[in-house]
Amino acid sequence: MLHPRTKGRVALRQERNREALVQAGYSVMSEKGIDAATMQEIAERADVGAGTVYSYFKSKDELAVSVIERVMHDLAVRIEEVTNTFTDPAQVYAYGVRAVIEAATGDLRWRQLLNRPEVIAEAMFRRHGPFAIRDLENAARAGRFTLTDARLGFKIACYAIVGASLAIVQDEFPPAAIEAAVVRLLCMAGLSEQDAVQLASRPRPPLAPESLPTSQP
Amino acid sequence: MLHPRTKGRVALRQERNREALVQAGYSVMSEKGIDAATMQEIAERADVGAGTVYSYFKSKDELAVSVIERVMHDLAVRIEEVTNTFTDPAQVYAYGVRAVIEAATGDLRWRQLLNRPEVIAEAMFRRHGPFAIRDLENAARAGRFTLTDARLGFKIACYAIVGASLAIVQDEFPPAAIEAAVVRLLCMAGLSEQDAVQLASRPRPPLAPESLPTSQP
DNA sequence: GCTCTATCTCGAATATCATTCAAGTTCGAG
DNA sequence: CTCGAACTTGAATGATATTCGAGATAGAGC
Repeated sequence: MLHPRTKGRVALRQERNREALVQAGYSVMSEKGIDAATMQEIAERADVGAGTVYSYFKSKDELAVSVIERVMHDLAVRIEEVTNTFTDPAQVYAYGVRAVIEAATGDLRWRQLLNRPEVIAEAMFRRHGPFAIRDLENAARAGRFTLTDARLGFKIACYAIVGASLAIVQDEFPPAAIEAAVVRLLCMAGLSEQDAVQLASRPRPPLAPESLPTSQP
Repeated sequence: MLHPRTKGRVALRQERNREALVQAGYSVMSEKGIDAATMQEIAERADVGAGTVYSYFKSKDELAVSVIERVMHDLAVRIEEVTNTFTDPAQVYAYGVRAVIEAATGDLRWRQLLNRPEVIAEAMFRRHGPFAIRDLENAARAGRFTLTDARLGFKIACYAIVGASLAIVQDEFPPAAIEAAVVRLLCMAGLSEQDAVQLASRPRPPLAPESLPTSQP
């Protein structure tokens, strides 16, 4: 141990590889869709052998989950940055719901990922849950919302959000339906129609830009 | 045209084949799950060649959609049979929502199908939609519900129902959560918490038994 | 009743990947 | 510098959805 390195070359390379694989996975999957993405191409873009992927992820599905969790985590952090100055917990929740639907319907790269509703919804639940459930509970405590089981409420909301996003992306509803969907989700949390409409239409500060690197040009 | 048959032997065989394929698809898919079901086995159970399946369905996915639509249709009809004597449209909707979640979580065969949330939710929307949207609109007109876009509301509800069912099937929530989920969905339609709780806990007449034939014993 | 063709059915052959694994390579402790 | 453990590699494997040419069938016309 001449130079007391905290990490050896192996550990460093492994970190780089894992990161490169998640990036490459995002790149390919958001370009072609999760099913059409091949492990071969992902491995190539990450510049590792095809078999190496399997020392990092047990299966293609596990890689997809990691990719989507990364995207969700990034979004959750950006939402938290904006809303941590809000005082009304109901407004925090409303902002979050809307931000997710807008991200899912606005960004071409997200659309490809939507075709795994279960994966998306579960990743959303895991990554946004800690914040969203806290907000739901705070709002309930403050008498703004009436729901009693915030976890169940948010679980349902995650699937509902994916469903609404899919429907809008597939042009079954116009983008303007986003607001109506937010209203329904606020009602689900236990707000009156009137309060929900009012809350959903409030002006909102913008979200910071996506921080995940873009696929190559 | 000696015996004026409305349908020739070919047409009859085709009807039988299509039907047999949907039955066989249901049989295998509900036994092993949609992904693990092979076209080979489905073709065998339907007693047709493997390639023949493709003269009836463009792809495995299209077959899965037909299978699930069949199941949904059957359930929708049975729900309608019970609720067409109800007078409160909100109660009709509540009954339907609960019946679907109970079917999805109670029947082992349904569980295997849940792993295609998008397919399930879309089939639910198409088959139950005509009834459910009518009920939502009636209830809204009667001042029971406050939602303004029943189609959007039910689209969201379908995904929410699948999400809740999945969570219960996977033991993230106890079966008792069904009632709480129904309450949330009623709130989403625009009922107050109090009314929703009251409506969800009313005694319900039983559903007729499943009319799809069981897989072989 | 017989023939002929358009149509349907068959299942072996194909194509496509996810995943595995035997062989080679790299790291770093001693 | 040496050696083994751990990591990489990419060609081989296996599974299976889908295709396709050959063979069977129905039924219209004679």
